[in-house]
Amino acid sequence: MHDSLIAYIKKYSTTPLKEGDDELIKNTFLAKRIRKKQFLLQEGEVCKYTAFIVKGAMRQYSVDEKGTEHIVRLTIENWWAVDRESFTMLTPSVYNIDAWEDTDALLVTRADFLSNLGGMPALNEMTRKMDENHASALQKRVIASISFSAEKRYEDFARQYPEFIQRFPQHIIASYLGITKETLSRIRHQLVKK
Amino acid sequence: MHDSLIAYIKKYSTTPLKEGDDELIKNTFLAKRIRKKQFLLQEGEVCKYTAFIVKGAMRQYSVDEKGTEHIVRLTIENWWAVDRESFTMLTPSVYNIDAWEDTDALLVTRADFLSNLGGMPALNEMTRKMDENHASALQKRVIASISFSAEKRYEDFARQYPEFIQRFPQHIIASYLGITKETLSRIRHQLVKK
DNA sequence: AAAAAATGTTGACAAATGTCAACAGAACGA
DNA sequence: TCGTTCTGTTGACATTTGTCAACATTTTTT
Repeated sequence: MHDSLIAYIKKYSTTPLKEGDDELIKNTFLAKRIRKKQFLLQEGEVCKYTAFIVKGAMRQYSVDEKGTEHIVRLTIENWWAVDRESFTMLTPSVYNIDAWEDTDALLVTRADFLSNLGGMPALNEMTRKMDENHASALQKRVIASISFSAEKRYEDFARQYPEFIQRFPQHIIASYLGITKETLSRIRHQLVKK
Repeated sequence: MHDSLIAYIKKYSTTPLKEGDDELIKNTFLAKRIRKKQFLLQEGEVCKYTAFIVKGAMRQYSVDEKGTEHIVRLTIENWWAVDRESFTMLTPSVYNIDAWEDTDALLVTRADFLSNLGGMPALNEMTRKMDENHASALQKRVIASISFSAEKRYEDFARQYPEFIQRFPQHIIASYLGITKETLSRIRHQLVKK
């Protein structure tokens, strides 16, 4: 269960893990099964956990005053589910995170992370890299949303994250891209013809 | 010249500066005057400096294949101008940063920052907070761009950053919001009538 | 197995936004 | 000061995207 997390950490840090670090990580991240439609985080709460996804798929989204969901982030195996702002600043979140598929996750609280893993260079390095990558990805998404047409945004998305196209239905992808499901359906129709 | 930076650091960190830290900061951040239209960073280069803006205004933008500029970020006094990804990872940037007004800035290279200030807790804390705030702001901008109409995006922007409306012309604001200058002009016309 | 919910497509039409061109006043540079 | 560039507005029209409704299929739940 924890093997994929250990592998992930090794992949994203240059510092090697020390003797006993493996055990500490395994004891600090708690395995939890989150069934489809169950919430990891609900709007208004403080984001208590950072979740590493071992198997399954989750989504993070906000809900507007009309009740429409806007997908902020999609997460599958070997990615993290968390509202980083709420988790680190302990502020109430404006987002929801729920399981789209039955999901096996490894959870850690901020307190446990700091007390048990805060002194582990490999983990701090990995966390910093995750944050940097996340910021870069957000920056690119901003650029895409102000620069490109819906069609180009979908093409880019499908090229960069082919997995996601398989795992999530079109209306979820459409929401992520900021378009309606009808528009996405028509864009796909266009692209097939080409 | 460096006073506003020192004040800024104190404001954004809980750790106090130690005796001599002021001097070290002043010697590490080099004052530079950047005249209007001069570049701090050009596409394809590695972002060599992080710039704290003491006075003036800068913009960060990408240019698409049609030659259209897309504004990523606007910066005035007491904000930072930098492509964080390029600066920290030493990768070539896809962005340009230039001065919109004659600007007084304080520059620091990554090497100087790490060697002179890397061990200063207050500065590390501030840097981390800046990165967190930046990520949160990007997240909100993504949500806005996929959720809201151009009119609402402009209203929110004008409410949150009234300074920017004064300092930058409409076509720059329009580009930041991902709309054309004509559409922005019409939106403003609408809002006046209300 | 039956009913309900989720998914995806399509048509008709509406609304939002973009494109192109013309114009006017302000600001700037030679 | 003269000419040029920058800025902002407006009209006419085109394109993109959204809205609503109907429908067929598939999947899930009871």
